[in-house]
Amino acid sequence: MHAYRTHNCAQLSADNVGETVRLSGWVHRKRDFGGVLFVDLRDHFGITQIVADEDSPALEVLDRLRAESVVTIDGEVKARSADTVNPKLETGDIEVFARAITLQSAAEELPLPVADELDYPEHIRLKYRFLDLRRETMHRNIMLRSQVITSLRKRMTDQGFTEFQTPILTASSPEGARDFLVPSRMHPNNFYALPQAPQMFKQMLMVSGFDRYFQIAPCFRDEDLRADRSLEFYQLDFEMSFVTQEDVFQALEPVLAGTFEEFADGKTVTKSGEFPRIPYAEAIMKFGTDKPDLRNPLIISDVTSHFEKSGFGLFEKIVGGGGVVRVVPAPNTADKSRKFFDDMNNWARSEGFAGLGYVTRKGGEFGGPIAKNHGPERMEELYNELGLGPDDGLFFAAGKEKDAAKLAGAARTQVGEQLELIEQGCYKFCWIVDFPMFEYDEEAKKVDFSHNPFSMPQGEMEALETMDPLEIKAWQYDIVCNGYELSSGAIRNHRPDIMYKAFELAGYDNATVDKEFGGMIEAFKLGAPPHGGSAPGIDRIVMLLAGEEAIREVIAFPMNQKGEDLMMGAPSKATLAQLRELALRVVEQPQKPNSQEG
RNA sequence: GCGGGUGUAGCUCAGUUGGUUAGAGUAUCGGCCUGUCACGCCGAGGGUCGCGGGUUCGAGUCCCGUCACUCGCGCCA
Repeated sequence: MHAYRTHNCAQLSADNVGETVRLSGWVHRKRDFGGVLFVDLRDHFGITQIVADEDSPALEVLDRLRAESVVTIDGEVKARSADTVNPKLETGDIEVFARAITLQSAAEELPLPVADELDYPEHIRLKYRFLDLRRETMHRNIMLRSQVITSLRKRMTDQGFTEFQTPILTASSPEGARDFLVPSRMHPNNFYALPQAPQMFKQMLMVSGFDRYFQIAPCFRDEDLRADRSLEFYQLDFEMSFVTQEDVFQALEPVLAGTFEEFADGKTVTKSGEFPRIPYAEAIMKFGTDKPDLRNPLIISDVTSHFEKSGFGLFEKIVGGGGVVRVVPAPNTADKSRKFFDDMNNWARSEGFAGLGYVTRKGGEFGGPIAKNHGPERMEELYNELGLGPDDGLFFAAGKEKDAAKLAGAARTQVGEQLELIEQGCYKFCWIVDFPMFEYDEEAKKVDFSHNPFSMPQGEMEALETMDPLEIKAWQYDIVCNGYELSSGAIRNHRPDIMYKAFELAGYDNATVDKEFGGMIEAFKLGAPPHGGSAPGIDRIVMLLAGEEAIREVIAFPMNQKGEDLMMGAPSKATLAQLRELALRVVEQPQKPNSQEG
């Protein structure tokens, strides 16, 4: 007999009745009746009920064991009587009568209960992550992650992509985020950077002629964390040669749609080949963001022209000053109290906006200060143009175009949530396309790249030479699902002449470009295929599929919001010897006053 | 760097207009119980109410500061 088990804890059924078996696992729960004791024995696979009574020497041992102790049970499989069958348990038709027990590991009192699914504070969960991971939901999430990655990998391979590994210790790549630096012992005063993405390497693999690359790639960015953002994360990084933007879309859509369908658990998924393509400008206009949640049916409209002349002085003034007025409909809100509308305004203020105006409408009757001053006839006209009904309210976001769009976008989400308009049970994908190549940097008072300088401008050299830079679009695209940006991607600029020209428009001379990006330019001068790709975030994909709202819930050992690993105690101080070897000296930060644990 | 939320027993939480010795569930420890599956019943221990200061006859409660956790903004293409 195997030292630890003949079966796992999800395996035994009525077919095994009468067999002598050996099971190992954790004491999930105990139910002690004095003369008889039940133990739910749990392992990775499931739970099996163990029984011991006064005839069994195991009784006394089990009696004094705390939850989460690890034991090996020898016993025999018994059928449960009809009235004691547990239909909630996979193994609920049987139980194992314990004849002998081996204690493998006794557990002390737990800082975090395993046998329930309550919410516990983040720092407790992270400090005792190994306990947290034993819990059902977390265990399932991490398993899902593995299965999703396996599925993605297979789908990519099936499409002719080849998996590569690229360096972790590398030089800074041309991304916008702060790098993590790693000091070099052999080259004092020099540093490696951890990759923000394997951007340069995957492009070089295309220049090397490998045609289709992918990698489940770890990426590192030293920026502040969010619920959907960590210092380190994984991307399904891929790149393709001799492709147009459309080819990239057609390669990725079946991978994403297929993977989501496989794990959607009944939810509907946008069909491959049917992902809407929304130009960036249109997304900002209609959704107020470049990562729209298409489950929200509300659409923002521009009503600026209605307020060029208006009794509502504030908007007239904003429009006169070059601002815009955007509106978010609030359908069927005739029965909503004034509080509902005021709360929305308060919410907008709490988010740091100036305020959110509104018009109410009940049975065709307009209400609220904007409607009163603007006049019912003009409101009627506006409503007719927007196709709104007699019981629809309207929220107003006015100001400079960028600010108004942002407020309208936030309001669209808030109204959609408040009115419970967000469609549940679906994953809605879209591509955001036609990102602007350049934007005007208000601070620096100059034109600069708006996103990635290495994307190919639409219209290529001719566009750069003839168009207003701010009008030029890039072959650059994001893929968005339910309001989460899953990835950015682009058709890359593989032409040195176009690259120099693009940098020139952003105010960089050739010498600077050669100095900063000489390696890439050099490679492109020696025969580079047109190429492009993208890199959907694995953590966010799994988060969506697990129905979670933070990527920490789908990462086995995540950091807290301060970038600390509470289990391992990272980051931590280096020893003097380590520093000396690296030719480093630490500048002590001023001490904060002594703080107490919360 | 900034704004919001939270902080009371190991853990999850309640705690009224400021008023006696700060409670419950769970966990722990002890006792009882032979059919439970979130077992049940009886009992016990467990608290610097995050920390510091202030107002007050009196502060878990009000005020100021501070720390921790978290969500967001900035940042991150």
